[in-house]
Amino acid sequence: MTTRVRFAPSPTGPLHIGGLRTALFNYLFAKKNNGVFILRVEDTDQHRYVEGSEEYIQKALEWCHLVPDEGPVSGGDFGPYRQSERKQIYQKHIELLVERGKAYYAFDSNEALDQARKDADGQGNTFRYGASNRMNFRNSLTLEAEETKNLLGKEPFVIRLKVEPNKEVVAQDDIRGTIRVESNNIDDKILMKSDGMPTYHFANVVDDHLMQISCVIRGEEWLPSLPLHQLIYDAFGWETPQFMHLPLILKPKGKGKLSKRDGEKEGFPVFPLQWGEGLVGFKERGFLPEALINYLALLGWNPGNDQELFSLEALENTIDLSGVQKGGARFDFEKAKWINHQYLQNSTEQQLLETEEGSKLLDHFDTETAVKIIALIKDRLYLLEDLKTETQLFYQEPDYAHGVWDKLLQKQPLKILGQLDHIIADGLDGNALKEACFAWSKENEIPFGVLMQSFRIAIVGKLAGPDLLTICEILGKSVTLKRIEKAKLSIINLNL
RNA sequence: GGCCCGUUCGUCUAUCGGUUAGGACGCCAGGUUUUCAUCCUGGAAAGAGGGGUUCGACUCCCCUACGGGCUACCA
Repeated sequence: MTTRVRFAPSPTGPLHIGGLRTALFNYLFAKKNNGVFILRVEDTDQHRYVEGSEEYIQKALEWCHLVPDEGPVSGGDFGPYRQSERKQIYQKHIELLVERGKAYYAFDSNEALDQARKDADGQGNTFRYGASNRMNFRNSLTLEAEETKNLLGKEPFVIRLKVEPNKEVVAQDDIRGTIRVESNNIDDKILMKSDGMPTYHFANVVDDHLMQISCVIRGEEWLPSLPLHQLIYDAFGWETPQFMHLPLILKPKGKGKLSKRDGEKEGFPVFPLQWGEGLVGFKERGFLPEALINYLALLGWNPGNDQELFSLEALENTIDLSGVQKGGARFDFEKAKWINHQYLQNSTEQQLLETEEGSKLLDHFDTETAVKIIALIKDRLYLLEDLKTETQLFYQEPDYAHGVWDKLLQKQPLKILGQLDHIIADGLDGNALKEACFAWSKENEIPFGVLMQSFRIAIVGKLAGPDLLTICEILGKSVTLKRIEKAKLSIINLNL
């Protein structure tokens, strides 16, 4: 039997990294088993539908190289892959269940149900529409057949699953083992809504069966409804696929699972790609897709050894069930950045130069120089966006921000810069400059470190950056001298 | 509240009855004859609690606590 897995998001907004990780695991298990990775769009809720999200999902998957083998865009023999386009299929199948007495029509108004809920609440009970009380409501079980038939044409109705009382429902999860629940704890869930659309539970089971899904891999939030799904499979007399419920991704701090809003609060992205105007994604923050994928794979899974860096291909070969974690995992942006750093270090200068941020260097320098600059700053990069902040000192004159000279004012910066003029005028290459600076500082009993600090601020405008002498070499004699001149002026201005 | 799932350093995790409980991120200290960083070396840092089972429990079982999820005509 071929392995067929599916990723089944709802188009209710941008895909967040929890969903992306679910997609990743599905993809990985498909590849590992020479199977098929399917994208199915679960758009059964018209109220929550958000324009553009389906396109976003497809694009996000493509950016991460998780391209579906079957789906709305890729096509396939088991379509349509949008649930909204499968209405007749659900209709046909729900009729089957009604005929067999596994499901029934219910005509209860929202008001009546709200009231019942309230009443139960008042008595400290949880309301559950089920075997214990279904005979108190307006449904095809309590109404005469004739009346039901009559009502069907006139009133809105839903179709509910008829759950047998006093039974133990047993379901299997490959990660957690056997899950047992009393059927009395499962209510007569709505399968078909009054708008003629199926609920998640029903559509999900029907589609997974029809699309011949061999293993359902989804988030742990679905674990409580697994017994219900088991019941639906049983009602049809279908064999259940395997199930794997992935642990949830939790907030970095505080309680609960990671939500779409957490990113804004803590200053890290939760979406792979930018969504709308405000919500910046991992891509825009300067992540390589390979790094994001690598980090996400390690969140809830591990190979059983110390290896942490995995290409997508390596993951495809290595991933296995036994390495999947059971407990939820907190999202850690620092670690994600570190992984990205590793991938950046493994990129060539040429590759970095081809990125959007890197290519800006070519506006100011020839390729050879640009490559030199990138080689110099490469090991300082954690995010692609660092490329910009690290390289701009090469083409942007420092502006000597307020207070940069403060700590050095007592340490003869003008004397130092004056001497640097001479030294640099003599030559800029390699160790000669360094040796000259070293010798002069010794002669004049100015600590080498102090000299370098003034020098650095003069050239860069701040105390941080890559090797200063190499910067000067790249800038060239005239630019270096010009910056020193400008620095001297800025100090003189301070003294006035 | 009810139901389900979970619980090893701050965080991600290794351990599948016998270990000085290992690694990584982060943090701290030192080094790389100049700062921030990179890099290298070192350090602090963990089995929720209580009962069992066993010669022996982080590992198996039970209880409690805590955490998470679900409890919609949302997925």
